[in-house]
Amino acid sequence: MSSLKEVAKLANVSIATVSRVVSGAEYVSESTRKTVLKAVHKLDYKPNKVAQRLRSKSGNKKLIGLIVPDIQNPFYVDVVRGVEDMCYSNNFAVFMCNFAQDETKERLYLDLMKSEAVDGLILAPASEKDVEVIKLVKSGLPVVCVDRSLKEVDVDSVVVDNRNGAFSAVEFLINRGYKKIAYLGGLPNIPTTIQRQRGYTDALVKNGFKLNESFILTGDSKHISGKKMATELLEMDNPPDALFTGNNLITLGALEVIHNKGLKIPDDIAIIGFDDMPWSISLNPPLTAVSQPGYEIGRRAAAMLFNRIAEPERENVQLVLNTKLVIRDSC
Amino acid sequence: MSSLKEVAKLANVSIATVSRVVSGAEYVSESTRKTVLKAVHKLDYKPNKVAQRLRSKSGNKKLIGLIVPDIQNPFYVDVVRGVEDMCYSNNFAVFMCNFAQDETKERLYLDLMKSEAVDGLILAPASEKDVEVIKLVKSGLPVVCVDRSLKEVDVDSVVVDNRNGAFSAVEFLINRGYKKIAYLGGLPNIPTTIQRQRGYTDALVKNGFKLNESFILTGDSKHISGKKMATELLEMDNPPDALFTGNNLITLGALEVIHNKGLKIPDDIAIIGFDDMPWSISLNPPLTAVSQPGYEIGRRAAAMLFNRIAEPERENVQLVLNTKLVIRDSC
DNA sequence: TTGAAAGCGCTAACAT
DNA sequence: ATGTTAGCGCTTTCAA
Repeated sequence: MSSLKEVAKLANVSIATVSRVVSGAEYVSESTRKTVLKAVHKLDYKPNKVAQRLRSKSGNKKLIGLIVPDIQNPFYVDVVRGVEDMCYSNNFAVFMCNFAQDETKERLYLDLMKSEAVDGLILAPASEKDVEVIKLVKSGLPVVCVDRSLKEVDVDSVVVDNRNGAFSAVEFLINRGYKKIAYLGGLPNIPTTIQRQRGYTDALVKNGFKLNESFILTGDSKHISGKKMATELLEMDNPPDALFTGNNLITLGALEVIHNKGLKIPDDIAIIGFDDMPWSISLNPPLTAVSQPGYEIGRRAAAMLFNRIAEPERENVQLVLNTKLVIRDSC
Repeated sequence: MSSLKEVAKLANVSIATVSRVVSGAEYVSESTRKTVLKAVHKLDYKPNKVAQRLRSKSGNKKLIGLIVPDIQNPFYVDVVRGVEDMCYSNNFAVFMCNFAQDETKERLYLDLMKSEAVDGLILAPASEKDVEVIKLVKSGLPVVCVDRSLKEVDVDSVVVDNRNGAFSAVEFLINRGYKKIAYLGGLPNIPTTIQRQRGYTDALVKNGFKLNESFILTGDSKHISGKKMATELLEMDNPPDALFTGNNLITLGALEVIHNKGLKIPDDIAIIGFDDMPWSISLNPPLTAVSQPGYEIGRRAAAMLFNRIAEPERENVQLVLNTKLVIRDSC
């Protein structure tokens, strides 16, 4: 890789002049501009971003970090795409990491981001009181939380109304006449799991059901744990007649168990999922689901982050988007 | 963020000594080690990777780039996870970008990677004669191609036997008695599309079929294009009785069209897909598919890259993994 | 065993 | 309009 120095030598000017030409700024005579550009072209010169980043103060690096809890979850993929598109059109680069719901990895990537000197960070904290993230926020680094927010500290965030989304799903089940509704939650300590469970119990209580503790399960937000929970539930002496699954991957896991057992949906067992998927209509049967605007969450989060990078002292904002119940044939 | 300088001041030593302690190397007396470590801890010092990267020569940066064609495609997600896991256990960080099958974006990210000074790159070239990638390889940067390889240049690669995978899928269809088999391909200029089409025509020819050009379609490897191609095919006067879909997303798009039209699989129309998915069993009906070892591809590619970084002059290797036909109920 | 100092490639303040 | 130079945070010779 060629450097400023080489270009300068070839063009017979100082490195400062080359820098000026390349950065497009300042007063450079047309003739030197041309000479320099020719040299730039000839050497296929690309500014070394690493050096640029080392030099420039924070806020000018045009690089943000994105820490994703689980890239296998299509919901986060939507978020990622939203962030990416927004960054792309604003000339920001994205340094992305996937911690696969593993807190140790999350910590590692957090450190990495700090030492990569990003301008800001978009992430879904492992828990509401994620110490590391709280430290980061307090340190003054621009941070936007997505999907899950933080307690005890003021921070920008873009989340969804999980409690209401869950509430409407469970109430829908109740209205359809299901009597024994189970909740298959994700990781017990993350806000989304808790809020969705809240929606679940609220709907049940409001409709005069009494809660059955053995119908409330939590796992680890992944496919395999959806399988485990569904198996446990379905093999009870008095099994549920409907499943409310806490996310995408759990839904898919539960579906797999149901199909393997040769059970009929919704006659033998009904199911409604949190998170819609592009192929929900192609599932057997087409899945009724609570749809989250993942792409929009990503776009908004990125916009919010740019905003804070530009204006570090502005008030924090918490954006709550709505979910939508998409009715198909699984309950 | 604290720097070496601050730690040095606090510990009353030179920055060189701190650097030595932190990097774990060299002869440092036990007593100074302790003092320094205390200071490091107190200031929560983390080495600035940007500075490290600027300083250290290539091969020591412990950072690789990963350029993914389409993160919405679950196959690539598997590859990503394989790469990540391998990197994680070898203390490499991954700088990941998704170009969403957009060549302009690909070029941008390629430039970005170059200027980010990564130790090496894992990528799926946009085409077999992707000029930019070829330039990169020739420049000496360690590169491993996944999923698709390069023509006219020697490069490390991990791919799958697309032609045979497609061949066995189509032959399976033929053996089941289907007579009018269509191919719904991805982007026409990428190697996988071409090789899978080759498998398709080979199987047909070998079994005495004559090719029907109007049954061979290509699109852009995405969900929407699967819908478009399926619609076109299904609305013909003399439509196919079986669909061989060129990838994941195309399969899902085709499935959506079939279901929207109220057609029965496999009676009205059969379908077999390239790429299996974790939830294939939960589709309606459970999908018969050609399964690629995505995770393994990722792991192998990362291993291969580390290898080349360590030994830049070793011979190139082309690894071809096998696909597996997973038989379910869609044909 | 430790420190001083050069230099990675760049930007920006200052000088010309 | 252009050049000189300091310095971002680090590693690594060389010297002490």
